Parts: sequence; C-alpha cells; structure tokens
Amino acid sequence: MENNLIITRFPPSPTGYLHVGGARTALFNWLHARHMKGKFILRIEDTDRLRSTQESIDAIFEALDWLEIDWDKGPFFQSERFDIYRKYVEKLLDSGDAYYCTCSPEKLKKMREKAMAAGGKPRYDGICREKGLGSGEDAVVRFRSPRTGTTVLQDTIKGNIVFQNNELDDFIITRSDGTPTYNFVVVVDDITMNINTVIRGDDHVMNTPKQILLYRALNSPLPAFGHVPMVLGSDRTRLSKRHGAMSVLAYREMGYLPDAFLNYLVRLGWSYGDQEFFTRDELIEKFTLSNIGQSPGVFDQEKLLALNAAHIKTVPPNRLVNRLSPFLKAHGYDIQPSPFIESVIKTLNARSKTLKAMAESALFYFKDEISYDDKAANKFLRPGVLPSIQLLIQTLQALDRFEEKDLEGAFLAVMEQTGLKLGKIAQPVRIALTGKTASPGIFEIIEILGKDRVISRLKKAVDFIMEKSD
RNA sequence: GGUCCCAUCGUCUAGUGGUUAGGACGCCGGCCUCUCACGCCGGUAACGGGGGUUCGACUCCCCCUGGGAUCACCA
Repeated sequence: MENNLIITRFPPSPTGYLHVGGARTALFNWLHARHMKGKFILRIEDTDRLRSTQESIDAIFEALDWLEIDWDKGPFFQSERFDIYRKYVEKLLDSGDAYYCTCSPEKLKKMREKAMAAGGKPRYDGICREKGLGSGEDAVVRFRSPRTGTTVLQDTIKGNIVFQNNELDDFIITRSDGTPTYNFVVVVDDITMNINTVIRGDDHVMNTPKQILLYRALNSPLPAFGHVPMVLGSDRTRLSKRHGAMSVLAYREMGYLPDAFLNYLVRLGWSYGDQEFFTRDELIEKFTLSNIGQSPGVFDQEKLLALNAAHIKTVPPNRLVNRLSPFLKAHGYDIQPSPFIESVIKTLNARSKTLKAMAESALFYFKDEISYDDKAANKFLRPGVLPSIQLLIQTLQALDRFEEKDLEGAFLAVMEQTGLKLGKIAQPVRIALTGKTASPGIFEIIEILGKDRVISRLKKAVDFIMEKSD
C-alpha cells in the first residue's frame, strides 16, 4: 500500500549543537523525501543518558528551524522507547541470535591489548558464545555474528561493498545496565518506523554490515543505504572545531541566509551539471541521490560567502527585512517592515556578503549623528570644498521634490556653477552623509535620507570644516 | 596495524573511450563608474605515478602512492 512512499530520517544524538556535517545529512534526507514526495522523520538518539542534554536538543531544534528543515513525524526520543528495544532483544535471545556474556570490561580490555600485541585484531573472542548463560547482574547481551561468509552492502551512492563476516565480532546490543546500544536501536527504530531509505555519513559504512545482520536476524527487509562522502577541513582531515565554525547556528550569527547555507552544503558533494545557484524549491525539484559524488569535499568558507552574497542579491528586499532586523537590533535599532527599510536594503544588497555586514553598512541611514572616518575627513572635508557644499545646500533647499532625477539636476547645476566634476563634489558629500568614503550611490542615499537629514548633515560638515580651519 | 572508501585546476565540481578537458569560488587584468560594490569581458590554473585493455584512454582493469573513515558496555 505504501510501497512507493519514501521514508527517510535524520537521527542526531543530542550531545552537542547541530554541526555542519549533521546539517548536510539532514539536508540530503530532507531533500530526498521532499523530492520523492515522501516522509521525513526526526529521531533523537539519546540512549547515552550521560552525554545527552536538553540544551543540545533545543539547539538542534533551533538549528533545524533556522534552516527551515521540517519533519513529518517525530521527534521521537529513543529514551522513551526502551520497552520496544527490550522486546526485540528478547526475540533475538529466543531465536539464539543473541546471548548473554559476563566478561568484565577489564577482561575485555586486556583481551584487546593482548590481541593487538600479537598483531591480531582487537576483537571479542566469543568466550561466552556457547556458554548458554542466563541474565545476571553484570551480564551484557551480545549479537551472535556469523563467523564465515560475507555480507554485502548495496550502497545507493557507493555501489557494492563486500565485508568478510569474520571481520565482525559479537558486538554488544544491551549493556550491563540494561540499556541498548546504538547499532541495535538504530535497526529497531528504522524497522518499526518503516524507514526505507537511510542516507548518512561515510563514517557509518563500517556499522552497516552489523546492522544488515541485525535486519536479517529480525527478519526484516533492508532499507536502501546511501553513504555520503565526508566534509573535510582545509587540511583535508575530518571537519572539526579547529577548522572554524562548526555549529550551524554560528552561521546564522555571522549573517548567512539559510537558503545560501543549504545551497552551499548541498553543492559540497552533489551537483547538477554546471549549476551553482539554487533556490530551495529548485533544490527540491532537482535533487537526486544519483548525483551525489563519491569523494569527500573540503569546506570552503570563501565559496560559501560568495553564494551568500548571491542569495542576498537575489532575494526580494521585502523578504530580507526580517532577516536583517536582528543585526540592526544588535546596534540598537529596532526596525519594522516599511518602504523605507526596503529601499535601504535595495541600496545595499549588491554590496553585502552577509546580513551582518549589510547592517553595518546601513548604520548611517539610522544614526542621529554621523561621525567621520578620520582619514576620509582629512582628505575630503577641506576648506576648498566649502563653496560647492554651500551651493549644494542652497540648491537642495530650493527643491520641491527629492527624487533621484531632481537630485541629479541639482548636482548638475552645482557642477556648472563651480566647474567641478561630479566626483569632486560627490566625495565630500558622501563623507558628510555617511562618514565614509564608500557607500551606495550618492543620489539614492540622498533620496532615502530625505531633505531634512541631508541638509542638516551637510551643514554639520560645513561647521566641521570651518572649525577645523580656524 | 586490520578492514573499508576515495583520487580532474589551490577549493567545489562537469565529464561516463575520440572534448581546444567545461563551469563556479579565489586570484590577476580590462570595461562600466560619483566612491565602494554589482555587472560585463578576458586571463591564470587540473586529469597523482606505473603497468595493462583498446585503433584510441581523464574515462575500463591491476599495482603503487597519497588522503580519509572505522576498529567501545559513544552515537
């Protein structure tokens, strides 16, 4: 009945924030589900009671929320499913696919060290395998792995991978405190949640044969597995904190657009011909597992930045207002959606690589008092420019309308009367209005600032020059 | 070390036996211009090495090298 319905999942463990790699895994699963019109499930893997925290859970939700990756079912918490796991352990115990083991951790450790010293593999040797032990105080439950033959992983992304069963040992599925372990709960959850497509990082490849064996022992059909290549740092080792920001939310703080971030992440390992820029909808439309590459990729901040700039440029200004406002608020300006803020954004969106930078560039629009950049003032606010500025003040004051066309005319008039080129007049005016040598076009900022503020800022510049030359 | 995976410009990648090996980021020029950007035009730069297979290999096979992953009562 639901045979064709793709069901994917994202199963983070709440032992820290959502990091870049996790976000990419979530994205791939989400995109695949959305593209296939399937379901996407969120599952919190919190069986490690010691390392799991509520803060991490909240941080993961917040990050997914920012990325606008939504789920159809869940979140499920493994910590609430222990009864289910127990039932499945019983099944395995009954069928003889699992057994109790009473070897102590110390003993196991010695066993491994000895094996290593002898040049062998650090594996459990299966002493309790045939002992027929019952549940006891410190007993763990182990899975009885086949000792011969092979297990084949038919990977959607990587192709067939063959594992020798004798490389696998009898791994623990229930700890001595009665809690189940990862490989086991993943399989039970994926079976009971009808997950039929598992997309995850390459680092899980080695777990997969164990899980396949578990599926078989539990008589369940295998999901499609797809292992995506890792994300590496600039030194080509696995991405970690020392490569820079790992937390997804850090990118929000730096002023990235979620769509740009997603666009970058998906292109790191997936491609669609020559296309680099994708909107969210395009991604859903065009994403397929078959276009995921095989090789790991280096996370490149520069390219992410460029993509962010491209998205900022493309998003309609009115949709940027709410994204920008937190960054303005950080400077003390509480803005509301308005035609004014939209025009402000229009002058800045081609000039800003991040929202944070955009907010900083926009500050002059909001300030009551402009403070001049020292070098800029020294160079451009000199006595020589006084006549043209004063003339400009007069001309502007006489203007009824204050639109770009009118302003151009005003400047033209001043140019004619002073014999100066536009650049000679515009630069001092720019400093007077913004305090800096770089800004949006002089006419657009004058129009947006409006007559009163422009005149008063120009007058202030005149005062500044006169004071200085005294 | 065992096992597994990977290998095209500095980086992300397109390429699926015959291409001047394409695009993007970065970098370097130029144009545009009221500054800074944007945009546009141009340039720089790659098939790790060795064997095969083939009329012909970036493409297929093997070996080497290099890189990565994984070997828990973590997930």
